[in-house]
Amino acid sequence: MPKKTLPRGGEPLRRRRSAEVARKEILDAAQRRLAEGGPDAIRLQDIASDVGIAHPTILHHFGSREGLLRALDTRAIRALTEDVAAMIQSPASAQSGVDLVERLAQTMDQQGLARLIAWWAMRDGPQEAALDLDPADLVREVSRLIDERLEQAEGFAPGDPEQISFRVRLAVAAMLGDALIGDVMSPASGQARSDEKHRFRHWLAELLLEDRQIRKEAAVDSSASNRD
Amino acid sequence: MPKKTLPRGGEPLRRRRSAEVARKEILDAAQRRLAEGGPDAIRLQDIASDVGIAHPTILHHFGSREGLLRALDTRAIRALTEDVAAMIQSPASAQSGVDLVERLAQTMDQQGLARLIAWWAMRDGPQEAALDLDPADLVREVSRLIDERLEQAEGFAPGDPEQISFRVRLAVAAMLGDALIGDVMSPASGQARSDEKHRFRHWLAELLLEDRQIRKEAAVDSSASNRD
DNA sequence: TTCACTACTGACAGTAATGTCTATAAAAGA
DNA sequence: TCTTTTATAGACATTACTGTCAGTAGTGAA
Repeated sequence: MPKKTLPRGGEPLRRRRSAEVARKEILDAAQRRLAEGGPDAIRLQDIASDVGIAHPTILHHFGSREGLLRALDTRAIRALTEDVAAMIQSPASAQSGVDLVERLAQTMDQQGLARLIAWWAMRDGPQEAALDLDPADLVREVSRLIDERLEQAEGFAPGDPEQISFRVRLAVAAMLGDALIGDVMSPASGQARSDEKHRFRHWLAELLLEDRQIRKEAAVDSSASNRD
Repeated sequence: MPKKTLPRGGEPLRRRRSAEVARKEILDAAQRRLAEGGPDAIRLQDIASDVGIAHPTILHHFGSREGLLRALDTRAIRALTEDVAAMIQSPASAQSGVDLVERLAQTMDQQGLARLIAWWAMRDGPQEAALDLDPADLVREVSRLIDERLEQAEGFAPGDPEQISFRVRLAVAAMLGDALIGDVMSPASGQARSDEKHRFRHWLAELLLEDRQIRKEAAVDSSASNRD
């Protein structure tokens, strides 16, 4: 009974992924667990069984449970930042405003990002560097995008950067909060609740474009919106 | 050496609280732990040592760790609902609008309510009845307050309840989200960050009052605001 | 004073999760 | 084909937390 015989006709005894694929599958499973079952559901053994591996394999790829969580948080913050960048860069027309709030909202609650980010924020207090990147770098990048945007659209007064950054901050905070407790706050249920959710997002998008400053910019932008 | 002799001159060997006081002290300590150290910091032994008791005492009062968390969540939801009720009932003047957003914001991040509510929302998925009260009851109550409010202020069209409920929903979601990640999103630091935070809240309060409907109501209300 | 009640405690049991160690098997390169 | 590399797994060690139990000590009532 030779040990090293390859299993000729059958499947291989183990599926061997590339490190990159393995990491992604593990992160996806962990995020799914978090979204569906809450923080206590992130257990190495459960995640491992979801992926179809043994739990030491997770430790092999991420070093420790903490390492897995760091990677998870990092990915989430990156995804959120991409949405924010898109919000800032897109033309401020009514249609795109609605689309962007919708995009942000769907990122938040479809992929379970809201729970992940909330969880990260909760655990951030004690451990300073709970992330594989420096959030300050991302914030700086976003600020740069805002400045860039302001240079394109003329007619802004010196205090105006906050006109944009506050809108971004509100959109992100509101969609994060709404993804967490919006369903509970809604008196409706079932399909009516879903409809109300979308009306709420639509209403918010319009509210964010309602101010004079941005309207002025929108006019400028629509006349020169052949970029991106 | 008689066992049952009272310790004449010294302090009693144990401090004995009423059940009510004991529960409150335990809940306070647990909430502090959650606010400062994140979810993993809610351990019976740690909380017990904060209060100055042994951990089985917590189990005596709350039955189980789950019971403690339920009580914690229940108290948080109640506090939040009180703020919301105040928002709806107060006159919609510019000043009170700012005050109310501030109140909501401070409830959220001073007492660590934001983290508590976020944590509750995360764990709510799996266990249906994770609370000692039915959130739907509170939502109904809030809806009733909104209707009451609308009857007082004339000039609303049929679709207008959402004019108020969306504002409430936005204020709550935004202050929850901002309490969680506002600091991270701010490019400033130190005192400048704190200033920006307050400007943001002020800006939001004004935005919430900017629409015509509410302005109209505010006029009605300011002429008859001798109640409450 | 005596009694009943119950808030409270120390010691222990049981459980479960992370992390370690050693070995194996699937690729890739020589 | 042989070698190297590393993704993977089984078994085990360790640790730590919740929950139980039997008994102790304050407190108010009889």
